[in-house]
Amino acid sequence: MAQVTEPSRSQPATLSDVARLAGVSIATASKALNGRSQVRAETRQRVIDAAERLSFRPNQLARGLLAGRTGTVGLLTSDLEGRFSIPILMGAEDAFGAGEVAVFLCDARGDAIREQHHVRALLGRRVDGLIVVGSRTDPRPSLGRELPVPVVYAYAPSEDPADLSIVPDSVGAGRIAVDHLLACGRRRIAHITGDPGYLAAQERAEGARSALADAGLALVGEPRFGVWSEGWGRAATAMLLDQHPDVDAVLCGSDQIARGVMDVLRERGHRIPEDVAVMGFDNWQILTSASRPPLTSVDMNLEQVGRAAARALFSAIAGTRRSGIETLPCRVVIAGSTAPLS
Amino acid sequence: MAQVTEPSRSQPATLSDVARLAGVSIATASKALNGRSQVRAETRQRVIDAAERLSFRPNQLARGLLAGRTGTVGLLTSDLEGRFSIPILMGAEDAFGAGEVAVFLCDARGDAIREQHHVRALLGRRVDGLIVVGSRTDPRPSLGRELPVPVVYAYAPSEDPADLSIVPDSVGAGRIAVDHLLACGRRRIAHITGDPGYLAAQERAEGARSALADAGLALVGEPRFGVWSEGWGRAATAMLLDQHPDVDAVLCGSDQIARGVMDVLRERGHRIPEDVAVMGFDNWQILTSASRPPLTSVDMNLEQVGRAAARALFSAIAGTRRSGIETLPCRVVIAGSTAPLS
DNA sequence: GAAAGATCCGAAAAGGTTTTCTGAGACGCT
DNA sequence: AGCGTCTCAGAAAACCTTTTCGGATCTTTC
Repeated sequence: MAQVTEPSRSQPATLSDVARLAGVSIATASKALNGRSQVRAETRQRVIDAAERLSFRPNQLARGLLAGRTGTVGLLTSDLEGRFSIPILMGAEDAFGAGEVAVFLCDARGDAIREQHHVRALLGRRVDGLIVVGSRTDPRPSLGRELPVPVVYAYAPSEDPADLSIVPDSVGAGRIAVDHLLACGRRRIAHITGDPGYLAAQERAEGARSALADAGLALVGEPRFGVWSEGWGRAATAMLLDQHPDVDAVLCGSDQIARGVMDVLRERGHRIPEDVAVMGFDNWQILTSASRPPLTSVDMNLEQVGRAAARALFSAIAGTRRSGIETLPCRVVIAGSTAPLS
Repeated sequence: MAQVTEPSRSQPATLSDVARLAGVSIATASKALNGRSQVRAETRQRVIDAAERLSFRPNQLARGLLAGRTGTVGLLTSDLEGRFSIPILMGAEDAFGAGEVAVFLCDARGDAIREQHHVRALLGRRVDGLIVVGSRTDPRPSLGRELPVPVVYAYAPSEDPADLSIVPDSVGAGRIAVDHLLACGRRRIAHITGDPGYLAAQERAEGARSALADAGLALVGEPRFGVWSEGWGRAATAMLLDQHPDVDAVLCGSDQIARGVMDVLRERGHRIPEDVAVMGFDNWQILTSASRPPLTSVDMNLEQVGRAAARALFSAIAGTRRSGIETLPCRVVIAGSTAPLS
């Protein structure tokens, strides 16, 4: 089916080609195309026409070599399949693409050796900066202070406070989730969440606890840590209902857990949201919209995290470096699984 | 929380720095580091030591400028959120990362203007080639034959048969799915699938039909086209059971549809897989493993598609261009939702 | 008519690397 | 001693663009 044909490529036009066609020197051609003022209008037009006819594109390599800045950045992810990396990556790509910056994508697959390899390769290509995207919010080792270009850590903060990290506000996320449930009139709120080894799980639980404390309340039972799966959501809900059949809201650590929770609630005859409100985390569209009813969830605004990281890297490249961990607020996306008690 | 500090960066070491420190000329330093033979062993070691002390990394811009090849490729996606782009992108990144090729990531967000813009920018950076990743298998407009670098289309083939495209074998996928169900002893097989405007939906249905025909059988009713959602899976299953209560297998156009199908089957008292076998498409781990029972699904081997595209681009850059549409086989990943009839 | 100023163009250097070519020693042979 | 050969080091060109500076031409003014 596929056929082999002769390769036929012509070299891209160079500035001296343009200059020759326009009958001017290379210097004049450059000035004409870059809008410099020392060119007569008529000459400039001739050069522009010539460039058009040759479909000339200035060689960014030569330009970068001369300018010392390449207009490229490295985007270092630890795992592309992780669904948290992708939105961040999109936000960053978006923020850069708007400017004239191109993005090198490197996936270290969670391997420190591979990461080091990629960093070296990127530095060899003289990127102007790096963004390191993690797959969970637990702090990760710094790339080091000796790098010749600025680095911004996104989602997973650096362990070194001298680095700049941009992360979602997990504690605040727990708070606003509970605030929403309280606003719905719920008072007997349980929390079923994932792996206690994840900082995000701990911080969200902490935020939830403190928001309840502010209202003079407490969780129904302790936070139930487990794993990030539907199966755990189902199992934990069964136990919860046995111990506290009067619960009127369940805050879940992820949308997947929430799905498991909803299944068991429904099977046991609890109506959602009339009897029990359910909230998820991550606002994973594919899960929230397919739920019955659609799931209220906390969105971490990961695209914004990516964009903020990109902007921070921009300023760092321009000379204004910041350091420390900067948090961005999350938001509650309300759907059918939560509603005021009637 | 975040603090502002003074920027402090030092220029990366250059080859002439190394040469000066080693007490040789630039030419000799270059030859020493690149393993060229015209250098005495003792001199070479002196240069290597000097390079090490300065942590010298050759400037790839300069190297690319000279060599005419930059060792970079552009990866042009149409939508990053699409879950099909990501595995392809991973495969490609993987295949390139193993060599010394760096990948520019560009997301056109399904916009032709933006795509054109990215192509021009990438050509300005003198990429050695392009991979265009689509979000569905329907043919898409070619970037054109006049590009100065080779292009490979992945997942979404180019409309121009002179281009090279790498796509999963959707017809074959339908065939192997049915073959698996037949091997399980199923004979009354229905097909509930998604948007009929998607070529993938048509081709899979076609493959399923032809595999059944080969066995002297036919689908139970016509393929039921709808949308790619759980809701449609539920609705279609209800209709199906009303018309054909004796169905013993449902082949679904996606894992999401399969989830909906399974929910209604279970609610209506059909055991899976004892009474009815269910198969999905895409092998989306998060859905297949969370199903009850886990879902048998057809995997499109998208990482392999990405890797194959990367390799094809490699050979094209080396001079061996192919053209036409090349298909890669899919595979059935068996789980609990299909089993032999007892 | 000459000096001064304005306007436009081109030569050349810089950026960092690789490669080719030339040259300088060292060594062996007659 | 003279010649050829071999090994190793360096000079210089090439890749492509931008910018600075000097020079050339033309216009204006006294």
